[in-house]
This record gives sequence, structure tokens and C-alpha cells, in this order.
Amino acid sequence: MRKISLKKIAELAGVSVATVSYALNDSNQVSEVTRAKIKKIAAEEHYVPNLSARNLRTSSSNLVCAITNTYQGNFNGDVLQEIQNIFGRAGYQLLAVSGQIPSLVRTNMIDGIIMLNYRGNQTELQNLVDSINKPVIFMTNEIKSDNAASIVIDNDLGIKYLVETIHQSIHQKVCFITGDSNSYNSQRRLNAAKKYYTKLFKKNDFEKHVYSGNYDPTLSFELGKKFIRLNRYNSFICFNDDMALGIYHAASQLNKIVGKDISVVGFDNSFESGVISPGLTTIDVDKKAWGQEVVNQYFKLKESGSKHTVTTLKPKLILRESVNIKTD
Amino acid sequence: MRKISLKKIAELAGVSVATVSYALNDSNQVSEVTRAKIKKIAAEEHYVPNLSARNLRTSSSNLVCAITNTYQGNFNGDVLQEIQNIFGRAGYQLLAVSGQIPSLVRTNMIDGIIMLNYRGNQTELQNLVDSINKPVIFMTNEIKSDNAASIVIDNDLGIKYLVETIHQSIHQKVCFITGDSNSYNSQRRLNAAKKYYTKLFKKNDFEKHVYSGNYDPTLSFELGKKFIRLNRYNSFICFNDDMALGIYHAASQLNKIVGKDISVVGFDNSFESGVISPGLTTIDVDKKAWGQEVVNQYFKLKESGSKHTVTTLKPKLILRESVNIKTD
DNA sequence: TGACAGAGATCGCTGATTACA
DNA sequence: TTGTAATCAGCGATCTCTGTC
Repeated sequence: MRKISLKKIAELAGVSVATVSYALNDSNQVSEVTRAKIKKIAAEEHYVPNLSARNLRTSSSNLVCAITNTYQGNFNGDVLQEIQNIFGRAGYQLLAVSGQIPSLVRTNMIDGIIMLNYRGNQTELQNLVDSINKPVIFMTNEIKSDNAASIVIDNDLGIKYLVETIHQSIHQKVCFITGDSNSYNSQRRLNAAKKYYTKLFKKNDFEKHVYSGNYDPTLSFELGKKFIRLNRYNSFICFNDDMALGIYHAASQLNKIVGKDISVVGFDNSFESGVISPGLTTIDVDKKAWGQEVVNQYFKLKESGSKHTVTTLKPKLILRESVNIKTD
Repeated sequence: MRKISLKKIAELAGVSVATVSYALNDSNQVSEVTRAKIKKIAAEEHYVPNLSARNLRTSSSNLVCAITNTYQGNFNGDVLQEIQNIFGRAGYQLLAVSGQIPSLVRTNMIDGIIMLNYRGNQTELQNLVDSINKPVIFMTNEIKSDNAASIVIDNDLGIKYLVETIHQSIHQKVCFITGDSNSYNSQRRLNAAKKYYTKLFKKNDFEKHVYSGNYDPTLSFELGKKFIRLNRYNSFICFNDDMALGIYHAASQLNKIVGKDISVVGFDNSFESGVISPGLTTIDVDKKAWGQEVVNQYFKLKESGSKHTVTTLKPKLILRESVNIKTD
């Protein structure tokens, strides 16, 4: 099957290339009759416009690139899917990449960028937004620029809920298991954890009870096994649900019952958190609203190039049975 | 920051555009001295080649598009990440899209396609591969064409392991929970399930014990709750791990113990299957090997356009504690 | 006769401008 | 004027063909 171009259609229709272009793009520069004729031929020949040529000419595509650290894990997948759906409805095509920032996004083949959990240092990202002349939306970061906006979770509030919940439990030997240190969300959660731990538990030894779990369930499993065996901690605040599952696993190996012998809380409200027994107390962000806000800000930025804004999403506490609440 | 093109660099270096192109592409058409000078200027000016222009000229990019039904769930994320890594090492950029087949892939902006769990009917896919002149690799389908290849799981063997395992358990009232009916893997697993159920259990009532779970844990949860309460079934063969988790949840709500009162097996060996208690007996495919084979076949197809091949990957049984094995 | 550099055609499409009723 | 169609100049990179020292 050979490639079919505007030129070929023009020959078949007996008109000029420009006329074909106008007809297919619904310009009123062309009569109804010719338009219909040309469209018919284009359909018959299965014409597909060459995006490279069009983009070269107009320097705009309908392509938005989502850059993420990995496709794995519940969180990124859920959020990507949400954004994809909303952009799709707006006539845009979302392309997801994971790993490095592809040089692709620096060319005008890509109209804009969504940054989700991309692990890079701040100067790298600052350089990117400064040197690139297109909208960039950060979902897990705050970078200041005229063509950037941030829509982030209110991690402080989420952690406040969790620390309060554990504070109301019978398990007061509390351990914090963080995500990886490059993660914006993990950093924010850490700050908030310190604040609310110090405030509620009235202690100044926060740093002694913090362990890096790298968002990885096998790591938290090892930590949990050690600490539960030694009876060093009896409550675990995990910065995501996957790591909380690791603690569940450790508890079960040591014949301890979550929600009775120990308390566990997570973050993200992954589907497993509701399906596991006992249900995991966790923090939920409305991913649909988040995705919608990302797309809104994207268009605002695209049209007006407004000043940098940071939008914050309020999370909700999902109370389940993984915490043994004091009943005095 | 203005756009910097070959022409600008040519002006700055005092040479022609052609020379700059040669220099940057390491052609030996240009002297060491000029090459170095030009490269220095290009670096200083942060030159990024315009991919649209290059692609328009050469009609080849280094872009491979992975089309999937959704970013959600363990399976797709894990596999996408694996392929991304391997293509990345080979100097290719993987772009993932979910949902519809984007018209993008029909233009020469995209060099090739990987199909992972895309839900579309066979004629749609056949038309695509026939009309598109680039390699297409199917990971969950078999489409015959000169520019297509399939690398699929041996679902028959996987299901054989599972049915055998349940057959050795004390729970002989067996229920099958399938994925969605458009899924190739689910269809194959269904065929195999019938075959081995009929053979081992020596019964001809297979269809009466099959329920559609749509790969969805909440659906399987509902099914499980109903069947366990009625004591209609005591063993559950789920076509993925997520649905097996739904059964776990149902069991726990009804105070039944998985691996003792009922037996459950899944498919995929997701990380949760190992972390949950009791561990879930499931089927593992080596995703790294799968990804590697996909990339190998991709290059073979790209170079020689060989005849259609179907490669099958042997899965492994991961035996954990979710099945109550007969011990006579 | 090399070794190197430049001119110019080309890919497919768009859109301003021009031309013709 | 007004409606309709054609002309033409690029967008940025590649690469063959020439030309020069």
C-alpha cells in the first residue's frame, strides 16, 4: 500500500494541492461541491495527513507528553489513565514516556508536558521549563516559571489525618516509612510527619523513628519483620499503600494481627487497600478531579501563559480496620 | 529562548547548512577541525534537531509506539516498563498510548508498534497491519502478516498447572473466573480451562462453572461472597491475581480461611500475590525475557520483514499457601 | 587527484497572496 | 465587490551533485 499525499489527491481530483488542503481542513475558501468531492476521494484512498509535515509547517501538534518515573505501581498508572481520558476528550493525544526526559519534548513535535513523579533535580527541571517554550504541568513538584503550573496533593493535610489517627490508637510506638528521597511527595510527607508527630506526641525524637522504604514493599517487609519481632514499634505510618502491604506481610509471618496487635496506615487508597483484610486506613485523592485540574491548567497556560500558580488538592481520610483505636 | 536551527549554526560557524549537517551526523565528509568547531557551537547554542523536519526528509524516527488498553493494573505497567527499558538501551524511544489507536501511528512519525492488550476486533487489527508499512508486534494476539509477529504467553500450560494444582486439593467444587471477553489471554485461558477441567475432573459441565469477572477485583469479590456463602464452590481459579484478591476479601468477610477452608489460584504473579497472606499460588511469566523477545522480533521484522512468526513463552507455577493440598 | 565545502532539490503541508470570473 | 481556486514561499533537515583549492 503506497503512501498517499495531498498531491496525489490533488491529481486525482484535478485541483491544486492547496485546494485539497483547504477542503480537508474545512476552510470556507472552497465550494461545497469541491469539498465533498475531495473528501470522498481522500476517504477512498485512506488518506492520513503526514503529521511531521504539518507540524514542520505549523509548529503545533496535538501531542502532549506525560513524563513519569515508571509505569509500574498503582499510583502512576491510575493517574496517567485519568489524564489520558480527559485529554482525549479534549481532542489531544497523550503520549507517555518513562525514564529520562526524551529530547523529543524539546522539539516542536510536542505541544506540552505533564510531569508525574519524574525524578530529577530541581535545576534540571528549572532549565527545562525555562528553555522550552510550551506549557509544563507539574503534579509532584513546584517549579516557578511563566509557562509552568503545579497541581499537587496537600500532603500536609493527608499526613495530619494519619498521625491523628495513630495518635488515637492504643499503639503509641510509631514508626515512619518514607518513599524515596528524590520524591517530592515523600519529602513533603516527611516534613508534615515531623510537624504533627512533634505536636501531638509531644516528643522531639522524630528523626530516630524514620526509615527509608523507597516506596518498595519488600523493603518495608524487612523493616516490619525486624521491628515487630523486637517489639520496637507497634504502629506504622507508611508513605504509600504498597509499603503498608509489606508490613501486613511481616505481621502475618510473625502471627501478629493488623488492627489488633499493631496498627498500620498507608497513603494513596490503592484498590488493594480496600480489598485486603483488614481494610487499610489510608488517604485518598480524587484522581479524576486531579486529572481535570491538570487539563484545565494546561489550557489556561497554553492560552494566556499566565503567572506560575500552585493548586492544592485536599485529600480525604479513608478509615478502615487496620488501626486499633482507643475506646476509653 | 529562540529556536536554533542548522541554518543559524551555519551562519555562526561561517559554513553552509550541509556542512553543519555532516558535522553533527559524524559523516567523514568534513574535516576534524570544522567538525569540532561546529559541534562546539551547537552545544553552546543548545541545538536540538527538529524531529519533524528530519522525519519528513528521512521518513524514519526512532519512535516506537506501545498501544495498550489501559495504564492501570499491575500487568500492563510491569510489561511496559520492561519494554521501555530494553528499547531505551537499543537507542529507541518508546511512546505509550492507551485507548484508541492514534492516527499518529499511521504516519511515518512512528517506526513501529507494540500491541499490548489492545481491545479491538481482529478485522480492525488485520486492516491496520495490512495498511501500515512498519513492524507490528503483538503480545496478546495473533495476526498474520508479513510485517507482524506475535510473542505470546503459553496460556494453555499456565492453566494446566493451575487446574492440576486445584485437582490435587481437597476442594473439588471448582469455579472459574475469567477476564473480559475481548481479551486474547482470557479467551485462551478459557479454552485451556475447559480442556483440563474435563480431562482431570472427568466431567462435562464446564460451562456451568464459568463466570465473567472482567479482570476486576470488585466483581470477583461479589461472586466470591455469593458462592462462598452458599457453599456452592470451594476452589476458585481466577484468570488474574487481582480477581484472586477479590476472593480473598470475600473469604475474610465470611470468616473463611484461604488455603484451609477454600483454595484460590491466580495468574500473573503480581507483587501483591507474594506479599499477601496466605501467599497466592499463581503463574509467572518472565517479563524481562518477554520484553527482550519483543525487541528482538521487532528488529528482525524491521530488517528482513520475514514471514509471520508466533513465539510462545513458557510460564512457571508459583506454588504458595493459598491451596489446601490433599495429604493422603 | 583527493579532501573538503557549498548549492540546491526534496519530503508533505499550510496559509498569505494573487488571479479570475 | 464577492466567491472560488491557483500560485508560491517556506518550515528544517538530508543528501546528491558540483565545484574549488
